[in-house]
Amino acid sequence: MTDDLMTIRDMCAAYDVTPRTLRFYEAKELLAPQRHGTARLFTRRDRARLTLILRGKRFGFSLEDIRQLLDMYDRDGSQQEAQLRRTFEVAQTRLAQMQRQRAELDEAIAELQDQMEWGARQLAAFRNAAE
Amino acid sequence: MTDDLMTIRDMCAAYDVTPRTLRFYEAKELLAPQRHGTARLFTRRDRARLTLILRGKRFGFSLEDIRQLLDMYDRDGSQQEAQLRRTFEVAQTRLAQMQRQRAELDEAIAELQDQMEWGARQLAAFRNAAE
DNA sequence: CGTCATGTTTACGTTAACGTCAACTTAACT
DNA sequence: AGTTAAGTTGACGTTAACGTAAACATGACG
Repeated sequence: MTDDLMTIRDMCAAYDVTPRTLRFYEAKELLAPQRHGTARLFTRRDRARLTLILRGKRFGFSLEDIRQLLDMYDRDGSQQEAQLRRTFEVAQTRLAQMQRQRAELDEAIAELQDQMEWGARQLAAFRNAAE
Repeated sequence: MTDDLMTIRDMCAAYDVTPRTLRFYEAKELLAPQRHGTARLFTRRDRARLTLILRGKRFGFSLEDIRQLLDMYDRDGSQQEAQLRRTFEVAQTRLAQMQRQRAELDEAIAELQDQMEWGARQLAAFRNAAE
């Protein structure tokens, strides 16, 4: 398996983030790039995690929320049972959260569409009034 | 129509927010409660808006994002054409955003469920190994 | 070998979204 | 009238999630 390492610049371009952000995520232990001397090299694992981080953020989860979820995606079998069990429970909670969020989002979309229909009619009325 | 006014305490209890939060939202012009002397009285309109504010936050929208959307829900016909048109465009943008978000959320849910299935199998293996 | 781009650490600054006082005012009881 | 209870306005503090700037290291290249 080719390790497919990326520099910090590559990462920034690929994910549209700043170097500061990547270093920040590393400090928060969300990422753990290899070091070549002092320079960072990001692995496939780091990239998978970054994808999840950015997605999580878009849904309003905090970095700390996300950090707890991330371990779930490390399917390297390196986890002990107790640890795996805790991770599993965190994931259950998060899944329920996301499903509620999904239902609410549907509702919000429907509501907004309804409002927009009304708005469209109002605009049509304006155009009419102007003959 | 009964105006159905609520004090700040009523609001806090009903929506599980602090007084500080409601005053903050007012300062940011997200809410505009009536004044009885110096005290605030929240109307049905304020409550509708607060519902949307809290929902928006759960989806990771900033208060400024939300502020722009809120006018869409004031269907009192008091808007001028140009203003209504701008509001409509904001809403279109937001709607697209929310639809993308829903697609992504579906994907994330599916992914997480997949991971959890794998996790469940791992846990089963542990239980097996313990005979 | 110099220099220049690209990286690093360290440290302080910033913005959003509130929390936490303190010092007052007002309304409502007793 | 006195005293709570509930509300108000500042003003400053806090946390998360980075931005920004300074000072230094290092590898590649002409």
